[in-house]
Formats: sequence, structure tokens, C-alpha cells
Amino acid sequence: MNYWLMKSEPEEVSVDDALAAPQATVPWTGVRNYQARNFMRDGMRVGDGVLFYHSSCAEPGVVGIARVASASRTDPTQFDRQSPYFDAASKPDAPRWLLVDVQVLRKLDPPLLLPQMRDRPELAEMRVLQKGNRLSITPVDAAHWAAIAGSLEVA
DNA sequence: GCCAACGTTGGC
DNA sequence: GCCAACGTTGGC
Repeated sequence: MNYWLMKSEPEEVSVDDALAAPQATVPWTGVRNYQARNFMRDGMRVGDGVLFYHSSCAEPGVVGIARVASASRTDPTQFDRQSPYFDAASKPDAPRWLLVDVQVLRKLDPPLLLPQMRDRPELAEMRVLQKGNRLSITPVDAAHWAAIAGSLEVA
């Protein structure tokens, strides 16, 4: 089993939005970066652990514990001209972008906010804390996962 | 709004 | 294939 951190802008899909969805599961649309796509395509398996992270907002941080709930599949928004994620260069017979379904298992209340993450030396090596990191999906070491989710029943 | 960092694009 | 210009991300 592998672990991942996945960023979402709460104004688009917050952890509460995900919890309100059927089966607390949302399709992770909008990934438009090849490295992040490849993590979904090549690295993720159903059941992998996910740290649900809010970014580009007032209080960035880990807000939920989730799991990968599907294999990777075509992200339909790439073919939707009305979508901000439309990609005219992607052809239906060779889709460029993928998504996975993500199921929230538990909301973190209170959340683990970014400044608190930076205060914990055992988390210092996390990719999301590195300078210049912009990847919306990053692998998480088992030790980091344990430090964040280990005391929770879902872990 | 600012700006550092990074990814992508496109001319050559 | 190089690399400058440009666009985006995301914290502050």
C-alpha cells in the first residue's frame, strides 16, 4: 500500500464537499500535469492512503484522510468545452488526462495546518513542504503517513 | 497583489 | 535540442 498527498482548492472541491457526495467519493478532475498524472496511472492502487490537502486558500493544510477508490480512468473534463480543464489538444481516442476517485474516510478536525506541519521536525522532508513544490499529487512516505494518520482508526 | 519557483511552449 | 518567454501555482 502506498500513500499520497492530493491538493484541492477548497473553493472548488473541499473536504466537506467530498463528504457530502455519494459514498463520500469524488472524481479527482483537473490534473493537468504529467508527473501528477503518472502517479495516478502508474503508482496508485485502490486502497492507497490519501492525505486530502487544501491549497490556495486562507488556511492551507491536511484536512482529511481518504483513500484511492478507483483505478485511473479518463478525465472527461478534458473534452468538455465548457470546462476550465478543457484541453483542445487531447483526442478522445488518445486521452491525455486521467483521474481517480477519492473517498474521504475521515475529516481532520482540527485540520493539520501548514504552519503546524512545518513545526514538526519529523515531517520536514515531506515533498509538500519543500521550497518550490507545486505538484498537486505527491507520494508520502509511510513514516510521514504514520505521523499524521497513524493515531486515527482509519490508518 | 506580490513574487519565487517551476512547467510548457515555440522560435531557431 | 536549446533556451527565452510566458503562464501557472501557491504561500504570504
